[in-house]
Amino acid sequence: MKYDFAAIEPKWQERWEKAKVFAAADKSDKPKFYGLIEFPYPSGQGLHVGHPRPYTAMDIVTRKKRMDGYNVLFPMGFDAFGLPTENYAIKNHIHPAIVTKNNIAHFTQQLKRLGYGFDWDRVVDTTDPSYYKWTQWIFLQLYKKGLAYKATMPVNWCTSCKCVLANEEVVEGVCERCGSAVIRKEKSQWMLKITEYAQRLIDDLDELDFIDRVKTQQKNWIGRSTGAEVTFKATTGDDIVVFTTRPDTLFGATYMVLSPEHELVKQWMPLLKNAGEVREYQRAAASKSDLERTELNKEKTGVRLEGVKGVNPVNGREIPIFISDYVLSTYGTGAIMAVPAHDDRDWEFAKKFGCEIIEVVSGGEDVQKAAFTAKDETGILINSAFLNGLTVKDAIPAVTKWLEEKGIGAAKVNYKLRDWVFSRQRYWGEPIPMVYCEKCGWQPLPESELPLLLPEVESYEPTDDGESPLSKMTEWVKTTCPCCGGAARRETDTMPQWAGSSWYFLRYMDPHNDKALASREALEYWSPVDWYNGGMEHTTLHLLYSRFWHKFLYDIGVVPTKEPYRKRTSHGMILGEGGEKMSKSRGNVVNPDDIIRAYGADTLRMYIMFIGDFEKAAAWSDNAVKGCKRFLDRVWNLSESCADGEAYTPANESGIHKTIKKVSDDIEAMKFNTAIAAMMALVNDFCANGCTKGDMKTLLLLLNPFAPHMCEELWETMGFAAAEGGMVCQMSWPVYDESKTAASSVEMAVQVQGKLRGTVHVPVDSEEAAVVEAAKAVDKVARAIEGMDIVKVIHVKNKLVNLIVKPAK
RNA sequence: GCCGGUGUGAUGGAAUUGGUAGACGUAGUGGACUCAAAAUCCACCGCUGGCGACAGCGUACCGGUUCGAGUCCGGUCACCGGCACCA
Repeated sequence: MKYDFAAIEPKWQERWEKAKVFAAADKSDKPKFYGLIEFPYPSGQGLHVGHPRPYTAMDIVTRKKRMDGYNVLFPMGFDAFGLPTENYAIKNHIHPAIVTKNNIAHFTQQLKRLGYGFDWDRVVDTTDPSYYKWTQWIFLQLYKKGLAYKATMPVNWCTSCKCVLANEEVVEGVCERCGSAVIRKEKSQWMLKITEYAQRLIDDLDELDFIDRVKTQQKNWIGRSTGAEVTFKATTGDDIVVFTTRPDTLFGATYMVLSPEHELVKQWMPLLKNAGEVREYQRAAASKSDLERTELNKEKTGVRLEGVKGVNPVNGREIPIFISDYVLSTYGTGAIMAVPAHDDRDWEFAKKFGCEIIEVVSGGEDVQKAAFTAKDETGILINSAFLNGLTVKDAIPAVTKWLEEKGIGAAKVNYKLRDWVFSRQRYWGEPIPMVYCEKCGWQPLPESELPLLLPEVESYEPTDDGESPLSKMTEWVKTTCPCCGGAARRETDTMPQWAGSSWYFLRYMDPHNDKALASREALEYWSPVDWYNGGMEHTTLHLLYSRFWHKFLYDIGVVPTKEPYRKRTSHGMILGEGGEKMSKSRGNVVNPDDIIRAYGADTLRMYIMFIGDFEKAAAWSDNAVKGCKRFLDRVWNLSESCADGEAYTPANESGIHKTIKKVSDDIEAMKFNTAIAAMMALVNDFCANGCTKGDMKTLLLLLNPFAPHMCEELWETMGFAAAEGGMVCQMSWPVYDESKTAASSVEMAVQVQGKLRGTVHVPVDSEEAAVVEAAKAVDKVARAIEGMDIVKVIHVKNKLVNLIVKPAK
């Protein structure tokens, strides 16, 4: 019989679905395992070969877990709100809801063709009102706890998407989605106070089994720095609070810098002799794009405030105050004390504007030539009164204590993390359930009115005035105040795409619940996600956002765990043939449907796992796909030529035990490529030594998570299904006998003076003397030690023997 | 600039705690089968020298530790990723 994958694959997909073999049980005596992959955005292009990499990996893991006796939850869903769908809808005049429905149908069909063991009864769709009802509900809880607030501030504005962006969505000064310029726009926006959770988001990483680069990237992004806030006086009598990580250098502060947007600058404007110049600088700074502002090696600019001075609280010295855009209004207090002798940026600015440079930490080069910034124990404080003689390390707590006693400063921690800008001026998102009343201000919609449905509109084009398309829906916007019953209007911005994905993994636990986002029992049973695999690109977006939401839900008693995910791993990208990124314009996009048609889903699954190190990027190769198909063909042929008998072929036995061990360990470690290599090597042995049905039976169990369709078919045709009373995916994972993983004899390396001179075959665990005897009998060894005395022997059991010799006297 | 990572044949990549470098797969070469091709099967496949047995060299580069280094240590170079005027 031919390996007719085109007939076999749909047949088993249908049988699995009918028998619901992959359904997760709500209650079970088995231990639970929740494996999760990031749900896709159902784009119009359909599945891309990048998708199957993480999906197949987790499918293998969960299929093995089922065979290990776990009650497995392996769900799938669709993150369907978002700009591309909306843009497609605008272009083709189809409602986004219809586009979404069609795309989900297409994705579902493609995913089923790959044979994934998803529990299809638990599919979630973030655009379904019965789902986004709970997204809105969570927003209301955030609002009630003061973690959602509306603020007017300069925000990132994508000129092409005509929409605000979160900090996390701006990459190198441009929009991460479309690559267009991002400018600052003063807008009133809903914000989420993720900064309140900054410390816990860092601290709790310690307990998690996340790959290190995820942890460091999140820590990096949150950007914790410790220091002190110090209050300087201005000659006007106003307080100027600055943040510094180097309070030890306070005596070296020779000027101050405020951000151009600083409140005090506005206040002082009438006093300033150069107010015109100052206003001009503020205007110029405001109109700069993010790209211009962050440009490297940019020369420092700024304006001195004529008429106001600052006073250094440690020595009473009057020092000049500048405004400059190198001080950011959104970090710290928006004001700094400048210590040019010990900070590169301040040094550069001081040189340009002729400010005084006073050395207060000795141990570096001439501070007039370059700043000395070492923060370790090499520097000793000078010119600093009571701090003189201390190391930097000791001076920081000393001066902080002093500041606290004097009441002019205190220890302070700052984070680079900013609050999350949560409104989008677009149509295809969750409506924000808030109402504005002239009398009562912003009021939350009563929970009983959820979901607040997205209204049908004529046009969902974004507008240049920065208003959402929903704002044109006069009838929908007009409402009554939930508080006083008077006339009011609805919020017309929608939530960002990240909203729905911030809690979707909870919904899988109890997807049809209409009383709560999920029942307490389901949450208790399934939490946390045991293993979550996803892309590195989501580390500081989805992964951070969802940890934040989860911690909030934990705080209000909705979820039972502090953290949503116990373990996080990440896959590398699939590149086009030749190593370039796959893209339509390069014409190197591989469509999984084509591969399935030509070679079958099992071959695609094998190849995508064999392609290379799972964590690293890998280039597609059509030829290498064929290698995997050949392997499956050989297995198929073996099933027809193997001998009867349940017992292992003696020549294969130790190889089988070794392979069970290798494949079991490698799946757990996500080393799918070497697991497959081990099975290939075993099959090569079967071909060389011949094999029995018993040999094949174990191979099918091992191979099943990787190539499930073929294994089911052979399991049945070889009679195992009838004998064992079930499909191969319902069987137990094979066990190995450690004592049988070693063969009876081993090949050992023989070295002379550390140089390889030959090998010897000896019984396992041979004693040193026996090995040395055997080694001396090897021709090349004998020649190498001729006329020499063996002075030392290094013997590593079953591995090698190294003879150290010197000339005989 | 700061933080993290990587560097192995023509090629994707393997190599427990330092212990036979190149598993497994591609591509290539030779052969079998075939009228022929495809498919399949067998053999070879790091570099240099030699007809040969064999010898020497080899994991980015330089040095060190060790009986023994792809693996550990010090230095250099190259590439990739993250953060970046964050005080």
